[in-house]
Amino acid sequence: MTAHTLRYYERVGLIQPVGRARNGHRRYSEADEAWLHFLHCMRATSMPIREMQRYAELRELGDATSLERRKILEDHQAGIAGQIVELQQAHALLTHKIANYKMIEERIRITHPVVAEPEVDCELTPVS
Amino acid sequence: MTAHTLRYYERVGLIQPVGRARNGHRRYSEADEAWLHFLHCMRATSMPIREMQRYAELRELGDATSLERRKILEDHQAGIAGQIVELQQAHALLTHKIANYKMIEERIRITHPVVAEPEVDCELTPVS
DNA sequence: GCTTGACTTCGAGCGCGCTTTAAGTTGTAC
DNA sequence: GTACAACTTAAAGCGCGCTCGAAGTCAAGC
Repeated sequence: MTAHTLRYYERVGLIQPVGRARNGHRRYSEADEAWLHFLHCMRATSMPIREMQRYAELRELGDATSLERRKILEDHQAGIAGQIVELQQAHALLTHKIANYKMIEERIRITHPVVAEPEVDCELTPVS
Repeated sequence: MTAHTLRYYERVGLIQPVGRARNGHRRYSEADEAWLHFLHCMRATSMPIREMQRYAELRELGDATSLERRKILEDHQAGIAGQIVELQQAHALLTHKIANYKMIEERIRITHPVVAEPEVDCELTPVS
């Protein structure tokens, strides 16, 4: 996560204005880091920024929004489950295709065998 | 997959110019459909268009490109495996967070119980 | 004959999520 | 004191993958 990305997340309201050192530089607390880690996980699993904004907004409002926030997470979790299935299917498909390529390569290897080059001076110069 | 997307894929070389009916309309053969299905699977698992273009290009060149094509697929499969792990981790994280929200909601339910409204005319009107 | 609708081409437009640029301030090392 | 690096701001730019719009052609149905 680059500094630029952190600025961006702050700009769009994914993170609240964070603490500053005396010189004005940002100082991220452990709580900030935990929240950023969570954001990172959600992004890495394709949650749209908009949805993360909505979640962050509710989070600011406190426990009363628990239900709605839970719903967001449950929906996203269901999405993740679907993604996993798709990925597993693609993985299986690729296993098949890769096996097929290996067969093709084997066929080529048999049809056009690599003839050994005459290796006249082979082993005449010992490795020191 | 919309018609627009099919045109786009043809434009960028992911599919070869496809057969046409007498009126000029495209007719997709079963082979076309199989290829499109494959493209769809790769896209659904985040293979970039560029890489699909490279693969399609090699495919046009025939069996001699088998090795390189296999490498592309193997790399992508490895990427998929990584994605699956990330998704599973996020799924687990969400399970925890969701459980936590349920606890919070339970706490609220106990602290602010919903007082039963007086239900005076309850059951006086039988359901027909 | 005329409308409707599904296709055709080509080019422009767009939403997302950053990413880069430019210009300015501050603290540290030599 | 002065170079340098690391931060600051605000705004503009960009790559990706579509997505849409405009204008035209064709075939079928009323």
